[in-house]
Amino acid sequence: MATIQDVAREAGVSISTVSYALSGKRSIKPSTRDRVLDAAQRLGYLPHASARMLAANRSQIFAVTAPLHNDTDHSAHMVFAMEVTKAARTHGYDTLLLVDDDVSEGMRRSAASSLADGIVVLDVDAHDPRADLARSNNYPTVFIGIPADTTGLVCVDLDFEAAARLAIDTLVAAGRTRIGLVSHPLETMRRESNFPLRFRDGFASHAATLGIAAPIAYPVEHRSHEAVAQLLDAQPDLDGLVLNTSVDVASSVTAALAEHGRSVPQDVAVIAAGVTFSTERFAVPFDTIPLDARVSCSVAVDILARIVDDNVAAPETTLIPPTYITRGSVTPTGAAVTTGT
Amino acid sequence: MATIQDVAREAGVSISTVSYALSGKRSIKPSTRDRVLDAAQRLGYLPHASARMLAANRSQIFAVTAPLHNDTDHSAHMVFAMEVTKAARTHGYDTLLLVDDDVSEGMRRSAASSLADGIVVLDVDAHDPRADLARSNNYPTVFIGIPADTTGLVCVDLDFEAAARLAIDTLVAAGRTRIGLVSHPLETMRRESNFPLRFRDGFASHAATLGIAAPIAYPVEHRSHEAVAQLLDAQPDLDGLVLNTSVDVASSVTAALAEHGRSVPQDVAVIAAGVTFSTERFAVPFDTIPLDARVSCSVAVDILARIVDDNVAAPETTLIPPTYITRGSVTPTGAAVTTGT
DNA sequence: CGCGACTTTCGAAGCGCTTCGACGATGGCG
DNA sequence: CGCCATCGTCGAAGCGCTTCGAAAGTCGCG
Repeated sequence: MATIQDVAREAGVSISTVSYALSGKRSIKPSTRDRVLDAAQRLGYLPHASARMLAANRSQIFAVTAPLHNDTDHSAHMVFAMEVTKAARTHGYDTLLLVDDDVSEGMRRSAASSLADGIVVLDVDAHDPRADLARSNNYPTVFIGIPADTTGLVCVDLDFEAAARLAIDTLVAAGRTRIGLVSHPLETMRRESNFPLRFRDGFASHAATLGIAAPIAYPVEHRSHEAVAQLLDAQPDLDGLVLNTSVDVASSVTAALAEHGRSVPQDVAVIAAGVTFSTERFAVPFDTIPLDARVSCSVAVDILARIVDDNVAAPETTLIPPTYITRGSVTPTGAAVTTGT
Repeated sequence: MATIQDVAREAGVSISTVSYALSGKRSIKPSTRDRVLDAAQRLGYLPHASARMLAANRSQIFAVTAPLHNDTDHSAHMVFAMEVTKAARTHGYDTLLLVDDDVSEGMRRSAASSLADGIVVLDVDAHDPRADLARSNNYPTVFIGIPADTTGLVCVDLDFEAAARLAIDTLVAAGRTRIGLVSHPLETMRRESNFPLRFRDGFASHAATLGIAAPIAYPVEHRSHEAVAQLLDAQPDLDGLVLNTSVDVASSVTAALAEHGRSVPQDVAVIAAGVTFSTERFAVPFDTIPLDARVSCSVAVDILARIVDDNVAAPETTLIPPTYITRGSVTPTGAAVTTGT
């Protein structure tokens, strides 16, 4: 590989001139600069990454940490990792994937060895050890997800409470007031994985505010059957259903409702909210309030890049307002069936 | 952050002694070594990554490159990226994610700047530009997937031809000889994404060898309905079905068959082969010949680590023999139904 | 008692780059 | 015509580490 030395020789200048010509940090006579650029081009020169890192004290690398719980869907997290990576590239950063079993280990390692200039934290628990770590080591860190105590942290996430409210309000506006929620497995809730809790609590409190009884079911082993039965038990005339759950559960909800003689959307209007998957390919696609990985990740990375590049203090918590995608699974009560079969 | 200087001072030795004590590349008197280790521990010393990289000419980083086609399932690839990352850690490597739109760009960049010591190539097309790149730059590279021309390349993958044969043989052994294949969308096949082709060709040729007529269907927009209808059209007394397709298609196959009055496994035995997803949560789980990301990735990373660490020449192509998981979707023809409902 | 062989540690060079201070050349102005 | 500011370039220091060669110390054996 060509070094800056080679370029300097080829262009007949000193290495500092090459450096400045390429970085633009000092003005270089245009004719000289062109000669340098030419030489670099000819030699296929690219600065040696480690040398540049060492001298500039910058790696141009962001790390991404994602723990590997057994009850979570890795592929969903990996989509976030990918979106972080894409966003990072637009800022000139590469992305290092940390998937250690011990969540904090990789974070500590990457910070202590200056491997990465900053870190994006995925799949945040309410009491995530990485929150304390971030507070104690003042290493540029952005959380995608919101731990219980956010003091001193920079967090980004969909506004799940608002999403829950939006789901309820939309159903209510369609005349659907007997609403149920299919949430996540209790196993997940118990780990206090943060957003299922926030969504559920937002759901419960908004329903309470509106004076609506709103039962909540926690599916077991990603099956919707019992969860739906449970909700119908609590609310026999259920006419609205909110899904903040896994793709396996959501994809089988229509069938589960059918077993009880209810159709979507005629009998029960359905909204999937705060979910990463698409319902487009479901037999009956659902209206969706998406948890859009691209949006969350690009906001998070923008913030991280600003912290690292511009050394600015960051906003504490950024909540991303929910958006609503209509797919026809919510119709006014008693509306005529317009969708052909 | 503590530097090697600090550790040297703290332990009362020179920095070279610290370096050797930590790396073990020269013998150090045990008492001295302990003092050094102690000091390092106390100071929470971790070598500065870039400095180590520069001096050792090794980054201890592997890159992973995955292109982003629109018709492929990102989350499936990301699982591979994750498995590569986990495997890499066991060899002391971290993993850099390259997801550039221009597939070759990241590869070129990471090679030219010595960012990574080697690279794992995912989602390989038959005529992948990265194959030529790898041939031309002799940068340690391992492909997970098999391009058309493998000369000079190191490739690892499931033996899809063998998987296809195993699927057919298993069905035949169960007395199922009127077999169909649901493959991938034509869009994918046209891009010559390599394994769908290899599976299909292995399927077709083995069926021909056995003298079995074996229709093949290519689903459109990830729906199984038409594909199943097509197969039943070509083979009205279909009694065996092989699925080498997407999760969306596979998960709706049972329903599609039911529409035609066929039940699984009584009327039609089903095997999912060469797939990354699990059918465990399907209404009727399918026997599976898995494409196990963990296996492929750990084999690939082992090879890459040996190339980089031990500087050994690598085997050209490693085909991983298929394994078979029984889930009850294949029963002998006319067998009594034993599975309770 | 002296010499060679080994053990243990140290000093210094150098990896390829960035960046600071400085130096010569150029030009405007009094 | 001479002085100072400005432009363009260069040399050298240094980032934190690895690694080579060699120095100092230790031991055994003739």
